[in-house]
This record gives sequence, structure tokens and C-alpha cells, in this order.
Amino acid sequence: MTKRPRTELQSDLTPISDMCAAFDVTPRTLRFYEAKELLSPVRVGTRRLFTRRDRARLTLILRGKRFGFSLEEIRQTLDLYDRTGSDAAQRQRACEIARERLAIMEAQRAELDVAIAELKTELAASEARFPVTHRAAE
Amino acid sequence: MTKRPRTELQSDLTPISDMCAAFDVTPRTLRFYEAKELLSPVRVGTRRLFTRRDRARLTLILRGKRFGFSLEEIRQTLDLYDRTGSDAAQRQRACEIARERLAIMEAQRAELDVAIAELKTELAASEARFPVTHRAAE
DNA sequence: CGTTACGCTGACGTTAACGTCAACTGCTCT
DNA sequence: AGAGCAGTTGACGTTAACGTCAGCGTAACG
Repeated sequence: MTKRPRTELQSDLTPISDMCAAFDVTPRTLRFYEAKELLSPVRVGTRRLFTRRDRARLTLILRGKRFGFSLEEIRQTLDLYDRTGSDAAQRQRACEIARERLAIMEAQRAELDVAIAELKTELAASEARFPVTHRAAE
Repeated sequence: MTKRPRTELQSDLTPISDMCAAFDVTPRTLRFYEAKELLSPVRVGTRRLFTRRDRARLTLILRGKRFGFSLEEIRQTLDLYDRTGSDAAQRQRACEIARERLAIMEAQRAELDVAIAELKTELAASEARFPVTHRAAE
């Protein structure tokens, strides 16, 4: 028989190995993120079990990284997504930060469009300048 | 009377201080980029003079950084923009890299759209949960 | 019952992208 | 001539984001 936790496979609590496989990260990374308070897995004894919340946050973390944000910037933005139990001032601060991020991201999107257009132009010009070696024409 | 060109080509050759002011970077950064072969200013004696080409490249470098690319990734992509004097194999390689970057950037754009939409939703929900203008004394 | 195998905790190493500092040089102005 | 700068070259320091390794615990497998 394959090793299988008993009847309690509610899949809401994910062990570290599964997390690593699912998100393509190392254990070190997850422990590092926990240390930085980006994740907060529960403990069974000494072992970590990641929650649905952790998985959602990790998705956002990795996405943020791809956009070039630092972990600290990400951590602040993340708070918006589940800061339901804080006081008004904190929530307002979170909204403020989120609006800033939003502006940055929209600017980034605009710049990205320009960059993509430019690169396309340059690429087309570059490909036109020399015969593409045996590439099927359309 | 040493040689002294009075009518200098100031428009094309920019000293380091002007570069720093124009692009909001430090001298150290420009020297660092030169060491990494991202820039190649000409020398007058020991001093650097940045060309039009350097300015164009620096624009792309800083833009690339905002997108989260590393300097090395940027350097490779940059080659597409002025690798006119290389052999066919090199140009082809440059095009290949550029196409990869392009794909990455388009994926990034798509993901950015999603992220912006999500953040907007979350922000709207968060702002709806409590009055923004002033705290409702409930 | 021993031995993999996975997981944990320090603790130190690494890489990228600069910052900082010291010592020197060559103009320019007075 | 001297002072004041802008600029240069090492050389070492710093921060973020992990990698790597040693030493230990424990749970299951054969």
C-alpha cells in the first residue's frame, strides 16, 4: 500500500514537499518566506503544514516576483488580501499601499506595451536584414 | 597651446554628471554598467563621455530593470538593437533571444492584466467595507 | 531492530547590484 | 601657486534572496 494519511485527507493542509512540487520552489524558500512572515504554516510537532491561505499567498508572492517587486513590497501588498481583523487605520493604510501598487502596475503595463512594440519592430527589422536560414515561409 | 576643440559635439557626447542627472543614477552605477559591458563610453584622457548609443541603451537597461530582468538578461537582449556587425550565427542567436524575451514579456503583460484586475477588485471590496472619507462611528 | 527518507534548526556561503571610502589626477579660478 | 572641484581607480562593505551543509529527530519500511 502506498503511504497515505488516514481518513483526514482534506487537502487543506499541505506538507512542504507537496508545496515544493506544486509551486516549483525549494523547502529553503518556503522556510525563508515563513521567516519573513510571508507565509504562516501551522505546525504538527515540528513539521509545517501549509494552509489554503498560504497557497493563495504563495501564488501572489511568485507573481509579484515576476513583476520585479521585492519580497518586502509584496508582503505589504499582501496584507490587503486578508487584513480583515485589523483596525480602521491599518486597513486604510493597506488600501493606500494597494493604490500605489496599482498605479505602479498600470504604469508598468503601459511601459510594457511600448517595450513589446519596440522589440517587435526591432526583431522584424533584424529578421528582414538577413535571410532566415531555411525557415518555412507563411 | 594644446589642442582644444572649441566647437565640441556636446549634443552627442555627454559627461557622467549630465548622465546621472538625466537618468537619475549614480556615477557608480554607470561605471558598474560599463564594467559589465552594458555601456561603452568613449574616453577623453581618463574621463568618460557617453554617446547617443549609450543613452539609448541606458534607457532600455532601466526599463528592463523595472520589468524585473537581470542585467545579464538585459545585456543579451540589448545586443539585438545594434548587433549589425556580427556574423549570421550571432544575429540569429540574438533574434532567438529576443523572441524568447518577447514571449516572456507578453506573458508578463497578460499576467499583469490579471493582477491589476484582481487588485482592483480587492481594493474596491476593501474600500466598500468601510467608509473612506471618515470613520463611521458605528 | 536498524536504516533509509523526510523534515527541522542553526550557521555559514553565494550572487547580483550596487554603496562607500581612500588616494590620486587634471582643470579652473583667483 | 594654491584651493576647490569633478572625475578616476581599486578595494572593501552591504543587502536581498536564497543555497548548502552539518547535526539532529522521528516515522515508517523491510
